[in-house]
This record gives sequence, C-alpha cells and structure tokens, in this order.
Amino acid sequence: MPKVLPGYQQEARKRIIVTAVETFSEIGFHQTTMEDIAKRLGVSKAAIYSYFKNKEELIDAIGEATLHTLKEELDSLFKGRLSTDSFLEWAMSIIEMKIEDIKKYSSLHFEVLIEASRNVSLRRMLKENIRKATIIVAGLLEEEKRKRCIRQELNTRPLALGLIALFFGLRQVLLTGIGDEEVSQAWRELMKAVARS
Amino acid sequence: MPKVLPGYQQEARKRIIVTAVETFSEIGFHQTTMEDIAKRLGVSKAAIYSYFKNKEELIDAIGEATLHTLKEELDSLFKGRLSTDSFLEWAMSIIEMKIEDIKKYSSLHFEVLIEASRNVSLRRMLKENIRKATIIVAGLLEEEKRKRCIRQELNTRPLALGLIALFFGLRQVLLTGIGDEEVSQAWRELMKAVARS
Amino acid sequence: MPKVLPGYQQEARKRIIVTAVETFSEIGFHQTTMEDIAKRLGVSKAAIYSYFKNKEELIDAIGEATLHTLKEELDSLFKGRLSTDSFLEWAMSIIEMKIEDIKKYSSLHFEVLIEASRNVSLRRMLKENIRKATIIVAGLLEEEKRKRCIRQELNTRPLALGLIALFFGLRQVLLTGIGDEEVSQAWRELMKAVARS
Amino acid sequence: MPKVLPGYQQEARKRIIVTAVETFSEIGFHQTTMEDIAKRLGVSKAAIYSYFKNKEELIDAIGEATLHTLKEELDSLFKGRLSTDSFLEWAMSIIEMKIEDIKKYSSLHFEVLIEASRNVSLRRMLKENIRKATIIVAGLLEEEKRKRCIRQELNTRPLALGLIALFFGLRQVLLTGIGDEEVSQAWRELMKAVARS
DNA sequence: GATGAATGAGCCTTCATTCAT
DNA sequence: AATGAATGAAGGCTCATTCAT
Repeated sequence: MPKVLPGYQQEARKRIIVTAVETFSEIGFHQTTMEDIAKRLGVSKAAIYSYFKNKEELIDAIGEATLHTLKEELDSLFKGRLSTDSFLEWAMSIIEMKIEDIKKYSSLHFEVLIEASRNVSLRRMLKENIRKATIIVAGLLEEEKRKRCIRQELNTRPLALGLIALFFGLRQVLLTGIGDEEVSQAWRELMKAVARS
Repeated sequence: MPKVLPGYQQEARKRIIVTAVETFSEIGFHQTTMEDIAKRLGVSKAAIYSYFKNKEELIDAIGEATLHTLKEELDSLFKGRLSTDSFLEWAMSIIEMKIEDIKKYSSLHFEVLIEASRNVSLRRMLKENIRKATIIVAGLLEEEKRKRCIRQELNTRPLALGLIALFFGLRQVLLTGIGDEEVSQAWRELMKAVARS
Repeated sequence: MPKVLPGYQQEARKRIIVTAVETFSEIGFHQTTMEDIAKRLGVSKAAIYSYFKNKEELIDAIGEATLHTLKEELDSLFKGRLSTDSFLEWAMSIIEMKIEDIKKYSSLHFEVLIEASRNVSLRRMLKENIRKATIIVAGLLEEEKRKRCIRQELNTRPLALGLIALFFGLRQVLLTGIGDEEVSQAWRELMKAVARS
Repeated sequence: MPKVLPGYQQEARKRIIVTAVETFSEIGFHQTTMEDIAKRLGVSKAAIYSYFKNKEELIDAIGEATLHTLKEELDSLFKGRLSTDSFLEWAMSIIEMKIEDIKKYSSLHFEVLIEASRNVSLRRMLKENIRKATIIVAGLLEEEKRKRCIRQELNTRPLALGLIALFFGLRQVLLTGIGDEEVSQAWRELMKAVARS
C-alpha cells in the first residue's frame, strides 16, 4: 500500500539528511536533539522516524553522506588543471577554491572522524575512501611527474597520501581560527617543495 | 587533617583527570557518564563534584591538559637531531617515535578539537599552541636551511605550519586504520620533498 | 488531532494545576516532588514538563491561581448584604460562610505568601490584589457609613485594609487549631466595635 | 569526659540558632542548606551536627525560638502604657515600635506557620502561645474597659484574640510591600473603633 | 504518512548525613 | 570538639522513542 513512489521516500530522506547535516554541524552529533532537526525541517519528530529507524541510523547516514562528500573533495584534489597553469598555480587554485567549504563543515568532519573511531563500518568506509582517493591523486601526480613538473625522486603513492593528510591537517588548523592566508601559504610552501624547482 | 593542603586536593584532581581521560577517550565526552568515571575511580559521583563544579568544568580541564600535551608533542617535532643524522633520517626517527603515542589517545584529541570548535577559550588556547609551535619548528627549520639541508627557496614559517598540519593530518589518517607503515612513508615522501636533493 | 486546539492544552494545564494544588497543599511546595504530582495524576513526570517548563513555572502558575482566588475571597468580603440584616448579622454571615473554605487550602496560602516574599512578580500581584480589594471593601463600608450603620468617625479606606488584615490574621489563627467558634467571636467583637452602637 | 561545661554547649546551640534564624529568614527553611548555615557560622557542617541531631531538629528549635519571640511580642502588645497616654496614643505607639521588627523576620514567621501546619508539637506550641497571649491581652483590655477607655459592650477575651489576629494580618500585609504608613493607619482605625468615643 | 502526546530510562546535580582522623 | 572528605539517596530535567488517531 505504498502511497508514494520510492522516489518520494528517497527525496524525503535526502531533505532530512541535508537539514540534519546543517544542524549536526552547528550543534554536534550528540548535542543535537531529534527535536532540533524536526523543528528546522518543520515536521514532527515522529516523521523523521518514518525515514530513519533511530538516531544512530540517521547519524550513520550523515556519516556516509559526509564521507561521500569527502571522497569527492579528495578526488577533485589536483583535478581540472589547465595546461597553461604551472603546477604551483594549479595547487594554489585548489586550496583557494576549497577553503570556504572546508571551514563550513569542518566540525562535522571531525564528528564523523570520532564516530568512525567507534563504528567499524564507518571507519572501513572512511579508510576505503582515503585509499581510493590516494590512488586517484597518485595517478594525477604520476602524470605531473611524467611531465617533469614535480620532483623525480618522489614516489607518487605515498606522496598522494601525504598530500591528503596535509589537506586534512589544514582543516584542523582552520578550525582553530588561524587565518586563510596563513593556511594557504602553508599549503603553497609544501607544494613548492614537491614541485620541481 | 589537610586543612589547606593543596597537595591532596591537587593529587585527587589529577587522579580524576587521568581516569576521566581514559574514560572519555574510550566512550567520548558526551556519551561518558559522571557515573562511568566515578565507578572506574571507585568513588561516588558526588566525590567528583567536590573537585569539579560540573561536567563541563571537568571537560574543560581535560581539554586544557590535552592541549598541553599537544603543545609538547608539537614542540618536540624535529627536536633532538644528532649531528650525524641526515635531515631525512632525523625526520623519520620522529614519526616512528611518535606513532604509538599518537594512536593512543587519538580520539580524545578529536573530541577536544570539536569541543574547541564550540568553546572560545579552548579554541584560543589551541590556536596559541599552534602558533608557538610554529615558531619553534620554524626556528629549527631555519637552522636546517642554513645548514643547506633543506631547500633554500622554502620559507620556514609557513613551511613549519605546513608540517604541523601534516602531522595533524597523519593522525587523522591513522585513526582510519591505515597502517603505520603507509603513514610513515607518506611523511617520508614529503620530507624528501622538503629536503635538499 | 488537536493541532492548534488550545482547548485540550488548557484543559490539561488545569488538571495539572488542580492536582498540584492538592499535593502542594498537603506536602508543601518544596517538599513536593514532580513525581508526587505525576503519580497522583497518573501520568509520567515528563508529561508535566510539556505543560510547564519547570517546577518553578508550575509553582508560579499555582501562585497566580491562588492569588486569584484570594482576590475573589476578599472581594466577596461584605458583599451580598440583605437590607433586612443588621450590619453585625451581615458581618457574621460572611465569616461563617468562609470559615470552611479558609481552612481547606490554608497552608497553600502561606506557601504562596512565602513564595511571594522572594518572587517580585508574585509579590506585586499580591499587593495589587490587596489594593483593589481595599478599594472595593472601602466602597461598601462607605455605603454603611452613609446608612449610619458604622461609626461616623471611621475612615473607610484604612478601615477596609484593617478588616482585610484581620481576615488574614484569622486565617493564621485557624491554622493553629484554635476553634471556629472562637475565631468567629473574635471577628464579631471587632465588628461590634466598628458598628454604630 | 565532658571537656566543656554544659554552659558552653548551650552557648554554641544559641549561636547556631541565631545564625540559622538569619539564614532561614533570608532563604527559607527548605532552600537553606546546612552548608549555608555552616559557612555563615564559619564552622564545618559536621560541627552543627554535634548540637542538632539533624536538620529537622534544628528547624524545630528555630520554630520554638520563633514562637518564643512571638509570645513575647504578643505579651508586649498593649503593655507599658503610661497613664498620660490616651488609649489610642498607646495603641499607636505599639505598632510604630514593632513595625521594623515585624518586617525583619516576617517571612520566618510564615515559614514557622507552615511548619506548624505539618508538625503537631509545633502547632500545639503555637496554639498555646496564642492562648496565653490572649489571656494576657484580655487582662489588659479588661483594665482599659474598667477605666472606660474602651467600649463597654465589648467582650475582652474574643476582642483580645481579634487584636492578635489583626496584628498577624498586618504582618502579612507588610510582607507584600504595602507601606508602613498605610499599615499603621489600618491599625489606628480599628483601634479607634475599639476605643470609647 | 504524519502528528500530538506521552513515557521510560537515564543523566546531572544537590544535599543531609556520617566518619576517620 | 571539630573537620575534611565522602556518600547514598534523591530530585529536576531531558530525550530518544512509541503509538493512537
């Protein structure tokens, strides 16, 4: 007796997730009340329970959604280089583009990280995402290496992981309130190190 | 007997903090009950309240303690180089030494980070710690630069912040279960990049 | 079903207030547990919290309700005189009519009084009620004065306040267990004093 | 092995009672903590327990002490008349003398009243005090009556109770913040009524 | 499908009271 | 005789969750 198409279900889930992401991001996973989310959605608490069995399932879904976003973020790391850019210009365009997004959902990123530290499936997903992203980034770096834009002696696979880690770490630095400019320069300096002089 | 014997009071506070750190680390700040801590300490809940006004104050104290530890961790980055080591050997010895410590209370660090994202005084403290550490690390790098162990074109100050961020990021990567070896290599590769070929 | 049906909400609030009045009256404001009230109502503690933000708000509501009752009590002082009654007969009919009511929730009145002594808004309300009642009673007395039923040299306004105070005081006396008869006679004697010989 | 004379014990009890009266008066019986009292006394909580078995016993003692004071207050009603004063002058001197004291411990009076409503022995004591005071006041009024200062048709015994009730009631009026002047005048008007024109 | 209402379980916090020293 | 320290027993309040309608 499904009155609505599964499409609607999915649509509703998404709307809930979007709102939940906002709320969780502002207040934190465990300080956010189901009521908080419901109010912001303009529906009753019970309504949310039609789409998510319980708060944990909602958190998991948010975790997955966040990891999905993270994955895309990482994939896009170093993507879209124009042939005219130098390696460094390219690298800088990335950080400058991302910096606002990063700040926006920064705390959520760490909430998910903590959640992952206590939730195997989330942790596995996070690990897998990093792995896949590492491979993609490594591929891009390999290309740069071939084009002699980066130092020849560097192994692209661990380097890729290193850059991803750096990206994560800058997020942490941004969270403390250290300015965008400083953060950009930190990124630049390491990119300069990576780049072929 | 101890009228104004801050010794005992301090001792008790410390014991509470140690136990709380363990518990918070395993369960998380907001999932941990005062009772959880009390039980593990073998005292009543009320006892804790004679040393800390409320849960928040306890969390803050732990936040500060953790940040203190973080500060020391960062300060020790690159310290203690033997004259015989190459820059790279030195850098690797650091990461290998730290990696176990890092994994130990890793999730607590992130809990504190999130706490800091919503607690001005904690956030300010974190920021200050990073700043100070940046200066110290920059100084060490400056020395290396003078000794021509690292690339001449690199600015040590932003580079220092970059390495600190990298350190932070590797902590995040470690949390996912990615192996020590891979993490070490990621660090190495970026150090190689920094080092003068 | 009741979306914005204040009817139900109001009804529920009232039922809670009625039960709370009983309970507070027997046990006292600060000795009564939210659970005490909930049990007597046959609902959960949490249910009460959807109608009253916290215990204080419930107490305030009861304070206001009690003051409202008090106001009516005072207003009715000396009301409804039949033309055939003498002033004294009239005065006595009042006290005899009220005496049972007075005893019923007597201790609650004093609880509210104490609450008022530490709660500005409640105190102001109490004061206002007394003022208004004084004016009404003074008006009635003025009428009696014109009809030469009470002593001509008496100023009705302060006299009204005096009689109200007397009424209050007799409530206190009744609380001690001193008999109705004695209390009635005390009232009579002062009324005799007021009445024109 | 009594190190101190019983005199000391009594002395200490008294000091505790005095401080407790102050504290209870400001904060109320059930909101006042043993710690509140101890702090104000400058001793430890445990010290109070050497003199009073528990809080209830302390409250009872305060109740008794308050009733004792009340008794004296009532006894002094109409006492000390100089032969030159008129009855009314005399009555007014009383209220003016008492008004400050009344306001000071007004809320305590009502706390004791409520306590009495739930504590047989306190209630009995209160009742007895009022009875005795009634007799004394009645005696004084009888004297006035003989001197033709008050209306001949008044029965002094119930009149005495009425005046005591009035006194109680004015205390309640004062508690609401109604001014001293108004209260004095209310008292005067009823005294005028009692006095022989 | 959605909601208003209710609830059980649990958490933080307080406080009268005890007791070893 | 006094106290610092500790605690058991609440009590207020919150919140994820359920369910009749």
